[in-house]
This record gives sequence, structure tokens and C-alpha cells, in this order.
Amino acid sequence: MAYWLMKSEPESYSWADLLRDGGTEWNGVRNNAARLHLKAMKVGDEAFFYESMSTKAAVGIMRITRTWQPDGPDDAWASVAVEPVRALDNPVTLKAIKAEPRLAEMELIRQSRLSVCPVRPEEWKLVLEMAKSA
DNA sequence: GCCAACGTTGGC
DNA sequence: GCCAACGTTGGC
Repeated sequence: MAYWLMKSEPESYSWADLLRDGGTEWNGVRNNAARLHLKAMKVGDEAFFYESMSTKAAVGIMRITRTWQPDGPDDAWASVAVEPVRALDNPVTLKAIKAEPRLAEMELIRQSRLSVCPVRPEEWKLVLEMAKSA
């Protein structure tokens, strides 16, 4: 099972929106690297829901419930289906992630504009711990 | 095929 | 509001 991080601007679609909906189609991604990640996702993979811009923190955990399907008239873009698993006990802010040396290699940090990126298992575990103690 | 110009994302 | 990072487009 793989871990991911998926960004959304809370002004357009927030964690609260996802909870309300009980799940959503993660579409509208228009970036080649992000698309590759979407296509690599499998059912049961887990992902952090990261709110960018005004919040700038990982706030919840989602599960992939369906592998990719075309997002648009052809296979050029992909979307996956997700559902909320649970909120993090505390949001893990970008600031906190940047302050943690063991998270310096996270794709979130290395390529800040990438809206869908992989998370290494040890990074996933560490972020969960940070959410507990924050 | 290179690179400058431009657009978008997202942190600060 | 600004700017850095990155992707895309188009002229040559």
C-alpha cells in the first residue's frame, strides 16, 4: 500500500466539504507529474488531505476508493475517487513539516507546486506522530 | 531543438 | 501583493 498527499485550496474544496460529501472525485488535476501519481494509485492507498494557501497544513486522511478514470473526453487526464478516513488530531502545518529535518526530503517540500505527490512510509508515520503531539 | 516569454501555483 | 518554481508555448 502506498501513501500520498493531495492538495486542495480550502476556498474551493476543503476537508469539511469532503466530510460533508462522504467522498469525492479528485479531478481537475492538470499537471503531468501529478497525473502519473494519480494513475499509480490503488484502492486502499491512503493520502493526506492538505489544505494549501490560507491553511497550509495537512488536516485529514483519505482513502482511495477507485483507481483512475479519464478526467475529460480522452485519457489525457485522470481522476480518482476518495473518501475521508478521519481528521488528524491536530493539523500538521507546512511550518512544522519544514522545521522537521527528517521531512526535508518530502516531495511536498522539494516540489512545492506539485498538487499530488507521494509520501514515504516513514514520513507518513512521522506526520501522524506530529499530529498527535502538536 | 533551444530558449525567451508567459501563465499558474502556492509560499511568504 | 510579490516572487520563486515550474510548466507550456511559440519564435527562430
